[in-house]
Amino acid sequence: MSAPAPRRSGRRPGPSSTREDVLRAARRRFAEQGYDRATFRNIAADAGVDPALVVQFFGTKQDLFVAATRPSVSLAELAEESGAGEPADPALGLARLLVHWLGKEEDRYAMLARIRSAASEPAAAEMVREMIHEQVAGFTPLIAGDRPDARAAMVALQFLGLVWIRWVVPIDPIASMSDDELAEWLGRGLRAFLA
Amino acid sequence: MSAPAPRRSGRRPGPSSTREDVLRAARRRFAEQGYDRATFRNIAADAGVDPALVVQFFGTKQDLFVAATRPSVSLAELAEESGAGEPADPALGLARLLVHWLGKEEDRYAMLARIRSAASEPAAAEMVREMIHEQVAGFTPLIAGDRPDARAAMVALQFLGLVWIRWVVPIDPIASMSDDELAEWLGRGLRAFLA
DNA sequence: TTCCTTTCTCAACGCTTGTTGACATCACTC
DNA sequence: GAGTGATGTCAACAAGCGTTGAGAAAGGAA
Repeated sequence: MSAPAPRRSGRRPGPSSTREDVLRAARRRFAEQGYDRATFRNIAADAGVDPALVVQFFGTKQDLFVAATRPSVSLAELAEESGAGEPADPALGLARLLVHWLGKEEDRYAMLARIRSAASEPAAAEMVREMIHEQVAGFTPLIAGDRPDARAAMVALQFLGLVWIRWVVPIDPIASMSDDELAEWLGRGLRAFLA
Repeated sequence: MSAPAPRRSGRRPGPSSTREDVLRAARRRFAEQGYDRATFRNIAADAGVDPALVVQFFGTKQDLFVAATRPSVSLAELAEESGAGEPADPALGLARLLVHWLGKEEDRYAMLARIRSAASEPAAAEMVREMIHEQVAGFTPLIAGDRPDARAAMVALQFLGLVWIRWVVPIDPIASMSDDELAEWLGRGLRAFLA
């Protein structure tokens, strides 16, 4: 048989998709294991690359984390794209939007990575806080009424709880539910806080 | 000035509260930094003790985690103790119970430790799952109606979300709210899922 | 007092981590 | 085709980790 891929040093022939490969691997590791347990070494191994190359491309671990967990679209963009401006039932509309957002693998991994990592890495916690403020801010019209700040926080609470119970500590039947059914249940919870 | 506590080897004179000191320190570190960043070394330092002593007392890190994050009371016990059997508003009653539970520092730290650690340590995630099943099981009468399993999961969702938004990624105004006001808001969310 | 057990410190181990510096190979421009 | 920069590997580092083993000091029973 031929030599088992001697893996010489130096640049590989042909075009390279390494940057994207590394970002994908990093996003996945951060999402599944959190900041500390995702290491340069296992990320690089997933991408079929030397750890040092990851450092050269993206800098420190913090830098890599930021680059890998940047969401591809904002909630507002997704809302426009899917057309639903202000449906008859705003709670169900928002629920569907959130579920649809988390349905996209890349964005879900980015979210999961940030939320999981926020449990132990303060910088990630700050990113989650900012993200919640930004994303929720785009939906202030929905959250009118008394104490809009508290209502917004209760919406965020349900979003974080959803991510936990569907992916971090999967609990049935929510963990195995279809997106459509999940949106119904979430909408039922959100309805208490949307005017 | 006197010698700066030369810290000789061997047993210290007088009675010892070291076991409890170590458990308290461990619970706090696990709660504030999660499983990986709470180390034998910083826990031992907090307790004013050598890391090796912690190992000798409690065994492996997993063992220490289990010992330090054991809740002192169950929800059911707390419910009996606080007298509220089945109030007129079951959602508000459960909300008050949960908030009251998390109001006790020792139990809150135990919960926080488990939940934070569940983000990266699978064994802790399993503990959270079991705990939710056990504690929620005691309240099945409240969760009657159609799809009791999904309703129970939605209650768990709000509980996890609450812990996150009040202590892990503190978001105002919920993070700085009084227990009473918080219970009102949480009750409003739970009401959608209790018959 | 003597002896055993418990409590406690110290020094070290093997391992993994993030990060670095030297160097090899390829693509591309002039 | 020479030179330059992007891409890639390898070996090593200092630091921190969980854990171990040997031994020191105190408490308690005989």
